[in-house]
Amino acid sequence: MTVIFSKKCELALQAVLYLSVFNDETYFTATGISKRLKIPKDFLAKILQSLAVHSIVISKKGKSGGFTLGKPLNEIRLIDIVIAMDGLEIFHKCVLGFKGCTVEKPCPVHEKWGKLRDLTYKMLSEETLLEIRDKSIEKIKSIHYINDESLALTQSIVDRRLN
Amino acid sequence: MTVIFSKKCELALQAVLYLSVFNDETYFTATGISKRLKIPKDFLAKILQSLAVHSIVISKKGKSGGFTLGKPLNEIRLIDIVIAMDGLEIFHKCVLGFKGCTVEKPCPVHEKWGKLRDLTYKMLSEETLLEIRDKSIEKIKSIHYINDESLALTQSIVDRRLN
DNA sequence: TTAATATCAGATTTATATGTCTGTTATGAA
DNA sequence: TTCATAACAGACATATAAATCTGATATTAA
Repeated sequence: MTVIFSKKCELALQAVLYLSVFNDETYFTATGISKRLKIPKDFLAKILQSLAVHSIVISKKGKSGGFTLGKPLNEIRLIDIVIAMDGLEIFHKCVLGFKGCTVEKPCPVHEKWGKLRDLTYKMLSEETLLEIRDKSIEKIKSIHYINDESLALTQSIVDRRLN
Repeated sequence: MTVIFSKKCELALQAVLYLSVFNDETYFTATGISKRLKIPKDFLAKILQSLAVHSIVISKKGKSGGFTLGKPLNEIRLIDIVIAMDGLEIFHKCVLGFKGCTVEKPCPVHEKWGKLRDLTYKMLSEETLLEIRDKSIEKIKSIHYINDESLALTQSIVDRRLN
């Protein structure tokens, strides 16, 4: 079980954070990203496609193709990825699952969860990829590549940029 | 999709809140509870069985059997139900899904989510069913029975207690 | 121009969560 | 004692999410 986001959303967030580390027009392949993040390649490919539809990333077909961020770092927030993948449901639904949970007919934790939910939204929306970039770099650096001859060159380029 | 808890957990919380409203040794049937809460009977039956295993409710077989709370109201907290149904995973796992998310290798929202996660835990554990009982009563009252001849008597008894 | 490469589109499979069904067992009321 | 009732146990079915596969299309380096 995931914490609050779907697996799809979690991996989308990871992939976008990965791209934010480089912040240039280089196109990174689904395969390369999946190896670095150690996540299923085909699943990630679908997710990146979906992110492309939402203009969060830009895709390029063919040789030397791949994915790159669709906007400047300061124009992408984590909440944008969450909304694209999971929608806004989790910010509207009752945490206890009651159907008609409103201010008039509140559940026993309506108010308390309301505050926590708003703080969660704030956490995801008050900063852009630019402000959290240093933290993203450190995190991505801490994830070691799966060793792979064919990616050796790419890896060295990536590592050089990361260090 | 649910907010943070599984459907099983949501329905368990609702059922326990329902029982907390009456706070006596009356045994309520799975069928009766499901009609009041408008949730699938057989699924709820399974959930109540599971709650019985965890001593959160007590079950009684046969005629005039059913389920009642296993402890006094002031000894049951919402977190007890959550742990019984979903475990503690959501309070330990990285909200972005990163595998090794620790203080040493934190994800970009590690600290912020840590605070929100702790506040969520606090919300579920600092009060017992006794303290939230008034709110529970109001909420259960706001849910109308599915009309059913065979439950008319039971319903009137319940409503009398609720009013 | 050709070959290699990478996304794209959609179908398919697998895993997990959710929900249902059936026969059995225990209980209490008539 | 008999009968109706309700939980119980485990199998079964369905829905959704997660993951994989295949052929088509676009791109570019050689």
